[in-house]
Amino acid sequence: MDYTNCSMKNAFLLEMQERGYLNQCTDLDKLDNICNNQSIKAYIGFDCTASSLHVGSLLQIMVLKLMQKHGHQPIILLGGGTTLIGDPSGKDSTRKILNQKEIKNNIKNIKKVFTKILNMSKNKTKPIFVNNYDWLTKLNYIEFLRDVGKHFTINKMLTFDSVKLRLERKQSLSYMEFNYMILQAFDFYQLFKKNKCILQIGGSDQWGNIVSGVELIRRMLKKESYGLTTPLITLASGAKMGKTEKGAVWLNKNLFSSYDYWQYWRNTDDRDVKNFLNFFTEIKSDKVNELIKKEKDINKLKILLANETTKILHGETAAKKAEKTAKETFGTGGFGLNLPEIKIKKNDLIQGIKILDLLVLNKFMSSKSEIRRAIKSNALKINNEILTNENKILKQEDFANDKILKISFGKKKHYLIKII
RNA sequence: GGAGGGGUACCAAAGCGGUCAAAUGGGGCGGGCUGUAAACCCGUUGACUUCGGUCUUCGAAAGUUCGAAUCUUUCCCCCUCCA
Repeated sequence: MDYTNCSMKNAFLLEMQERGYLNQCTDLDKLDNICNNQSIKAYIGFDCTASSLHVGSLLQIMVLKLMQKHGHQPIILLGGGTTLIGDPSGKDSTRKILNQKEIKNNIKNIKKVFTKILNMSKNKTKPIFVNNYDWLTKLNYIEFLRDVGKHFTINKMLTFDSVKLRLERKQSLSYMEFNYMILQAFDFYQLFKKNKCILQIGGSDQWGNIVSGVELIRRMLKKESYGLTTPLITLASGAKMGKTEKGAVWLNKNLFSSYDYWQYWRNTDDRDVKNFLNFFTEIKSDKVNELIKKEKDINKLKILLANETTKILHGETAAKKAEKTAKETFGTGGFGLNLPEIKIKKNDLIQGIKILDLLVLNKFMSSKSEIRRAIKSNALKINNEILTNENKILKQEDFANDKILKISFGKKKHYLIKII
């Protein structure tokens, strides 16, 4: 649906629209009215299958942040209960089923990101964390079927994309997963009833699940609630954002450093810069337009993007540090101190240490063959000099006066080797 | 329950007794060009190696053979058709 020509009164929804966060809404006009007259509570559910969210979820989090800005209160549902089941939306196959302990641990770690990005100080807009484990696990099957299940028809459920696509592709869909949308609908019902949450937001693949919730609330409580989805972000290259299996861009610092995070944004495709500034920074939309128009050097905008996004997640200091490191590393060929480090003991150095061993041991690369290959293609550098000898033994004298060496693989991967 | 088809590396897909560590395409990584972008060109993409080789891998296990991804048996999983 196209909302670009809608005239909204409410500042929150207006900004949602300007930034391109709006995909579909169950009733935008009514929601607009409500938001204009009162602070609302809205919820977004997050999947807890991993110990961290990745950039794929960042848009949703930015939406929550925007809510806060406009005086609304976000509810964050960490789906301890639904993760036990697994959402079939957008998936070709049943995913690995986690046990409770793993999920609990994941929730703990995922929470950290929200406390960093969102405003935790204002009481009125402070995020509320809920876990559907608390209510879903208490359900009585027969009661649930009679009270909730009767409002769902299989006929309709079969028409939802999450189900339909699986069936069309002849991929099996377990009864367990089939129930997912009912549980999610019930979540909304629960939050509506207990927390006065009138709006559920989610990615466009959640539309079916969200609408089910709105309908369930209407049937069971005769009350109106709303659903809204954000668009699926597609990169200029056509790839999906953030989920590259190997190189997932995690939001938790221990899985993806602030420097790497900065670099991720710095390397944005030219064609995506404008969208990303709107999606992932707090720079006003008209300001973004102006910047895009006026700034001739797109790289400056990428740096701005990297700074802003890193600031939001890791804080201003980390952003500055990353920028400085990048400048030093790429600008002058020197080395920034924010680069990841490999530490070696002075004693080991006296005997000399094989570069091959050192790099594998420190996970700079995953195998010796890989390093050999890299050396053959001139990809490894020590202090900017191409390393040609794969049997190189690192010794004290290699360090000259400094206690530090820079080792580089390609143009973008740099580590410091430090003597301790 | 019956009949047939199939499971090959990150993914897709060829190979159907030796020349297979396994064609080809995509993806990844590196080099060149450049702007830490895109496009394009080139290389590389199981591990270890004293660079001679060695070891492990084609759903799992056992077998036939000098030799198996390829043939046989059993088992597991997926798909199609029938009931």
